[in-house]
Amino acid sequence: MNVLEKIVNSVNSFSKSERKVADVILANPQTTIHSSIAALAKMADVSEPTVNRFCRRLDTKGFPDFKLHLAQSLANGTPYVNRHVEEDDGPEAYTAKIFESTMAALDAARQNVDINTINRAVDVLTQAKKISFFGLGASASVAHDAQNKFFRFNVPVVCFDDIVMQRMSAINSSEGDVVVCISHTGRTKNLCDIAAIARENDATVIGITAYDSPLAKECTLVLSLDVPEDTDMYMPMASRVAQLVLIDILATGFTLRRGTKFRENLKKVKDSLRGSRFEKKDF
Amino acid sequence: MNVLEKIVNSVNSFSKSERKVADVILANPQTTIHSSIAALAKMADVSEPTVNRFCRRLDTKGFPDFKLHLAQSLANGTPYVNRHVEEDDGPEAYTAKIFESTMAALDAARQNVDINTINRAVDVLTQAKKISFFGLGASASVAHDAQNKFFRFNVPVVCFDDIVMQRMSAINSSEGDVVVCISHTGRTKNLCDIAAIARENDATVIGITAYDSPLAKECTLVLSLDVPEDTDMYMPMASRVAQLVLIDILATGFTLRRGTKFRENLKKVKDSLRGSRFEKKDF
DNA sequence: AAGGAAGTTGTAATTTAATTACAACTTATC
DNA sequence: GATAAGTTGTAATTAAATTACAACTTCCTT
Repeated sequence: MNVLEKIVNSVNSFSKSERKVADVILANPQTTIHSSIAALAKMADVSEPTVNRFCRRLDTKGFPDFKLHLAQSLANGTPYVNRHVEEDDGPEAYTAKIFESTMAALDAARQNVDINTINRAVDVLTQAKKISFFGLGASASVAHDAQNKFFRFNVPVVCFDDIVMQRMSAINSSEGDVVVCISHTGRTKNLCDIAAIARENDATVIGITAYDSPLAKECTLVLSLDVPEDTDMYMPMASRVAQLVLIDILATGFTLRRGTKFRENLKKVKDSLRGSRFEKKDF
Repeated sequence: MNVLEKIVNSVNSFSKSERKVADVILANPQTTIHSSIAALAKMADVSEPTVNRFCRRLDTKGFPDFKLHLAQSLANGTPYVNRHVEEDDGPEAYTAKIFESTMAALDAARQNVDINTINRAVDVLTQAKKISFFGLGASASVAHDAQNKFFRFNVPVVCFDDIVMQRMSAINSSEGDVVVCISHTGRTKNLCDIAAIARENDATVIGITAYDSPLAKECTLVLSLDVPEDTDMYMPMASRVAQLVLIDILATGFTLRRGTKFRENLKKVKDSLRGSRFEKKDF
C-alpha cells in the first residue's frame, strides 16, 4: 500500500508527537522528500528520534527509506491501482478489476525482476545439454508452457508434473543439465527435494520462486518475482501470469542469443503446423 | 524528464567509469534505490566519489537526491507502448519490451472483450454437469490451468491435450455438459472436429478463440480476445497470457455466482496444501 | 617522441546525517 | 498517590555522503 494512504489510515494509532509528524508530512509531502530528518523534526516541533520512530512504525527501515517510499507514492499517478474483487461486483466490475490487477502485478514484477539474474539464466539455458521444467499444482501449467516454448529450440526438453517422474529425472541429471523449478511460494516440500537432488547430481538448478524461500536455498540461480499475492480468491492468478511472462522473457533471450539463422528454425516449427490447420482466407 | 531516460540518453557523454555506474543502475534500478553509495560503487567496481559525480552530472544534488529521483521514475508506470524486440536488444531492453507489450495486449483485450458473453459463459459454467477443457499445443497449458482453477469448485472437470482422448470425451458428452475449446487462431482442424462432435452430442461448447474463425462457427458461445498477435518470435506469448486472464475472469465469476459460503470451500482446498509445504516463518 | 595540459579516477579526511542508548517525563491504573 | 507502561528528548555513536587533493590516463603540441 501507498505510504501516504498508510499514514492516513493509521493516524489514530499514532502518539501525540507522531501525529505532529504525520500532519507536517501530509501538509507538505513534496517538501518532506527533500528535507533532512533534522529539518522535518524542526518543522513538526519534535525531536529527530521521534521522526525516526515514526518512519519505523510505517514499516520502513528508517528515514531515508521512508523518503524513498514517499517519493514513489507521490510520483504522478500510479496508473492502475491494485483493485480487489468484491462480493457484489457485476461482470463489468470483476472483469475490469482482474485485468487491471493483473497489469498492475506485471508492472510490479517488471520493476522488481533482476536483469542480471535473467541474463545469467539465459546464459545457462543456452549452454544446457538438457532442460527440465518441473512444477506442481498451478505451477505445472507454467512448466508445460515453458516446455512448449523451449522444445522449439532443438534442445532436449522435458517437463513433468508428477513427483515420481520428477524425482527419477532429477536423479538422472548430470553436469550441463539445467533444471527449472517453478513454485510461487517456494515452500512445496517435494519440489525442494527435487531441486536438492538435481544439484547433488551436478545439474544447474534455476528457481522461479520467491526469494528467500526454502526452494530458493536449493537453487543455483533464483528468479524472483515480487508480485503482490492475490489471496482474494484463494487461487494463484496474477502471480502465475507473471511467471509465464518470465518464461517468455527467457525464451526470447534464448533466441536472441542464438542469432538470426536460428530464428529461421523457429519459423519452420511454426510452418509445420500448416497441414493441421484451415487455410486463412483473406477478406 | 525521467531520470532513467536521462541516463539512457546521455550514455555517450559518460566517461568509462560513469558508464559502469550507469549499466549497474539500469540493470537493477530497484536494487539501486535501496543501496548505499558504497554498495553501488562496489557493484559498479568504481570508487564512491565516481558515483557521486555521476549523480551530479544528472542534475541531482547528490546520491540521496538521485535515489529520490530514481524512485519516482520507477514509480510512475511508464505508459507502455507495444514495443517489439530487436535483434541486438540487451537483457534490459527485451525484458522491458516483453513486459510492456504483454501489458499493452492485456489492455487491448480488456477493451475488446464482450462482457455479455462472459456473463453468459459464467451462467453456463455454473450450471454445468461436467466441464471439459480442450486445447492443443500452446493452448494445452491454458486448458491445464483452467482445470486447476475449476476443479476446486467441486464440479467434475476434465482436461485433455490428446486428440484421441478429447475425441472420446466429446463423443461421451451429453446435455448439461460444457466443453471449452481453446485455440488462439481457431484454425486447428482437430479441435474444430471436437467442438462439432460435442455439439452433436448436445453439449454446450464455449470457444476461447478468434471471432469468425472455423472453430468459432462450431461453438455455442465465443469468447474472443482481440490481441495483436506477436509474430516476432514465432511463438504465442501475449495472446496466451490474455487467455489465462480470461480463465481467471471466468473462475472469479463462477465463485461470485456461488456466494460466500462457497468461498470457504476454496479456502479449504488451499489449506489442504499445508501439509505438503514448509511453514512460513515470521521474521 | 617528449612534455604538458585536460580530463578522469581513487584515497583519505572531513562533514553531514541518521540512529542508538539512555534518562526524563507523561499518562493511566489501582 | 504510587507504580508501571508508554512516550519523548538529549547526547553519544555510528553510518553515509561529500570534499579536497593526489595520481594516473589520454591526447595534443612541439
